Amino acid sequence: MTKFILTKKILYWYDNNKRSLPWRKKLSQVKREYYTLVSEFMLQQTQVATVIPYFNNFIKDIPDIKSLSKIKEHKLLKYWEGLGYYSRVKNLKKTAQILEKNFNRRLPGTIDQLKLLPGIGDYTSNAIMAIAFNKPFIPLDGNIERVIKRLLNLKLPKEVTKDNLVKSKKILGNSTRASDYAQALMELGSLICRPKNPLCHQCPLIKNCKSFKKKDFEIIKERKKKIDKFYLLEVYKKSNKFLLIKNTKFNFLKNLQIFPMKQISKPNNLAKTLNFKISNMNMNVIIKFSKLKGVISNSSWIDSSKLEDYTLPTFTKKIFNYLKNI
DNA sequence: TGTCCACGTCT
DNA sequence: AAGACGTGGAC
Repeated sequence: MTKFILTKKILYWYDNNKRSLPWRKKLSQVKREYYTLVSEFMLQQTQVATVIPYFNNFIKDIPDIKSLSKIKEHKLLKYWEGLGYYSRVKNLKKTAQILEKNFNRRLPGTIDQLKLLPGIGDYTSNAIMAIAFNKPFIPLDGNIERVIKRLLNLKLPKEVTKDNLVKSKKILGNSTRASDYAQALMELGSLICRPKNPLCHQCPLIKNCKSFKKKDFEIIKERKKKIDKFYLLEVYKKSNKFLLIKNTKFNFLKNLQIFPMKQISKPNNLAKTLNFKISNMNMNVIIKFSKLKGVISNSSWIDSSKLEDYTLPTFTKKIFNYLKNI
């Protein structure tokens, strides 16, 4: 059987090549569920190398669902500082509170129940079923999608859907080692079947790969349009303290500390702008030093020599860094 | 130095 | 259901 052979090849490759990751340690079932939950939330839209130190730090101080469900929001945010997509951590806590209250501090064991939890969508629910519960599910993340596309020489952005993932499963097969198998497929996509310069000569599926046969590894991506926006950012300084406000105005970096700013139209002069990226937005920021008159609501003075004491998004830290160097 | 790419969920 | 949401790394 073809599927048996592919599955076997993939697992054999994984057994000999898998990375040692903190959430892949041998654990009790309770811890396995918790580690899977936290790591999968962190891994949403975020690469493994970035997640590792955050995961270790998080688990060290917040070791279980109970402590996560109880931790104060501002304290929790500190463990996410710099990871981005901050709504993830808010959803993670909400989920922990639901698990604490209604599920006896365990993860529910069905896809449908998992998907009802905040922050758990199609990918994460399937990942949890496979990784935490060893059930024969295959999460469709960017890595696995790419492996399937290359294997079948598909190109179009949405050519691998949930429906034909079922067909792909006939090709990929499955395993009683469902947890290892899901991770093996992702690992293969990440380490070997890379977006650029895939390492085909090291790939266990080289003889089964239609893309390799055709020498054609192209995958057509959806283009996200880039948006250019301009902002006037005001710096208020009092000795070594700077005024920041809680951001309730803009949709990005919601409720986090930013310098006061407003959106402006594209300046027609050649004002010096700094460039930042938030999501698919290209932010052009003009810095203006201002004198404070009156009161600015939701503001606080931040000591620039004690930035570690605050939870600040990378955008704000980059502004501080810029100010330090002028 | 700027541009592109990687990476899921929610509304 | 198209667009919003962050950051880091490669070139």
